[in-house]
Amino acid sequence: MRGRMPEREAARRAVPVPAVKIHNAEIANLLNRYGVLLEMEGDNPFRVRAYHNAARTIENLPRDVNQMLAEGADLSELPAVGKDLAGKIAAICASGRFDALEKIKKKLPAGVADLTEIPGLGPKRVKAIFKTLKIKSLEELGEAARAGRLRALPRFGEKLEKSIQEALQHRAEREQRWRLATAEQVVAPLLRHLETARGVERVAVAGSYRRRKETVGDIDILVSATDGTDVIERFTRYSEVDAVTAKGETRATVRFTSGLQVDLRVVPSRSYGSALLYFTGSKSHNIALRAMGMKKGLKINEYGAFKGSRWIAGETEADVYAKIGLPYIEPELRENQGELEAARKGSLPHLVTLKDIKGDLHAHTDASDGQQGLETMADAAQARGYAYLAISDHTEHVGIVHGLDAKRLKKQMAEIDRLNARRRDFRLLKSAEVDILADGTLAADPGMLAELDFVVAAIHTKLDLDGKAQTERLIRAMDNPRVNIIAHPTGRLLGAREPIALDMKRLMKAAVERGCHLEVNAQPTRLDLSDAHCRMAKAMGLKLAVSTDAHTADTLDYMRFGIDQARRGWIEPDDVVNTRETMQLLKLLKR
DNA sequence: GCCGTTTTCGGCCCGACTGTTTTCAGTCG
Repeated sequence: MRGRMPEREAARRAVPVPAVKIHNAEIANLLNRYGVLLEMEGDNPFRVRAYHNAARTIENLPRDVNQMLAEGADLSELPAVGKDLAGKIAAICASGRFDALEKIKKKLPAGVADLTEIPGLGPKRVKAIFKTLKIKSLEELGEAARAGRLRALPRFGEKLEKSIQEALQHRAEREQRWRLATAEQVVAPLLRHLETARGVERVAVAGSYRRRKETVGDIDILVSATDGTDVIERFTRYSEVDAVTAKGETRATVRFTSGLQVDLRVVPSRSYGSALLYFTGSKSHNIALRAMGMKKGLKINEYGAFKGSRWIAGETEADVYAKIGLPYIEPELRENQGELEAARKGSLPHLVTLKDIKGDLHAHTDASDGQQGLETMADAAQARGYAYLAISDHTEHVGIVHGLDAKRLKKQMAEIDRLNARRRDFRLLKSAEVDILADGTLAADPGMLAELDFVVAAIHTKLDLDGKAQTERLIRAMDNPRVNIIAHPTGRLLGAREPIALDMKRLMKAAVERGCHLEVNAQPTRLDLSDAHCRMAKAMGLKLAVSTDAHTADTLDYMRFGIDQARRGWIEPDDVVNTRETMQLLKLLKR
């Protein structure tokens, strides 16, 4: 669960003006809690669902709700948000509190809603626990489970009580999200293990992994097989499995020793496409899709598209989309963020692919903090079919690496010339990653920069300036006509460091005005810009550089993670500067 | 509470699995 508004703090506030603005995730959390409490109250289940649906919309919104309101946007135009909830959300933003939730909390303490975070505990069981045992927090739940008091409740038993105890113990790791690249390392050998099971036809990973989200919470594996018994057996006996949480004839759930949860589903061949669609999600995309199907008199589920009881499609995802009258929608777009409408109108983007990339614009060598020399990096880039690779070692002033001074950079440029002379259809480009100082000036000799093909500039220090100062710092850097690309603009490290405070819209506008570009850094720990930022850039006509920031030859392969991210941001080949051939690229970068 | 190319009223996804039961309620995705 993400950053939650501390309840007590909200309640303590006397003045209805929030000291700190309330973020999308917190608004979603308030709506979700209210939904849970409503359900415990026995309210209309569809009303309950409406709150959860709206919460999901807000949580996945690429834009900040406060900003939308400030710009006069009508929230009721958002999916699953109607007039009533638009008003409630606006009130939450204005006051920092949700009055309806405060009211219901008098009957049901809000902490009770947290209990539903435990797998196996839904509103019904939590209500029973609260009403009978007066338990209203996870701590109290743990005590009761240890004391064996839960099993006395109707339809509670020893096993459920034990699983609650275990869930409480594993809570921390279960909430962890896994970087996509990390998940890939776990998934690849598992897929090989499953593929050899008897009766298996196809194996695929679905879920957010297939949608290429930057982090995934669990892994969903789909198998089509003539008989699921063997593959499920093999799955639950896999060496990394720590616990089997569910096991049936067509699905199983396990937890790996690493804490990663993996779900496996087995379907017959003719349902492979519909099941892949179903389990790839997002949930929100699926709900909207099924609603469109219903309007055409179709029922869509994981086994296919049905007219009455007659199966009419399901072998491929494209077949199912076609029955709803839609073209195929790429998994990266399936977030119910306008892709269904675009599909209906025939205006889906033609997403950039790895094949469109002609070169990499950010790489290091052992001259600074990379691990290999120019020639090895050039060979690796050429082996990947690239026309160019920009060498952008750090210049001096970055304390953590031994950056290049003017003399060493000059030497590197001469060596690049020598190497280029020996290569056909490939060129090493001369660049540098220059540090942007706190006042926005560059930590490099201007004469030195003039000799480069282009300059990458980035922030590495003073990450804690406020939003205004940070934005102006970057704009000031771009005022320097030598600067072409801002690398890893927000400086975030997934799961480790928050992005710097930044007015991204203002930054992007300034970049467009100056003929600068922002980077989508493909390092799996960065993926910076984010998908939402990519989409913002596209809307503003800002072209992006998708670069690996590789410090070794092997990690030039990280390009695909950058491409994944760009695709999630609706980016097309023309939106990416390094889809250009060498001469066009240099022309485009020229300011 | 949301939504509208069958509808401004009357719908709203539904199948699999578990645990606790002797036939199913609750939860999950």
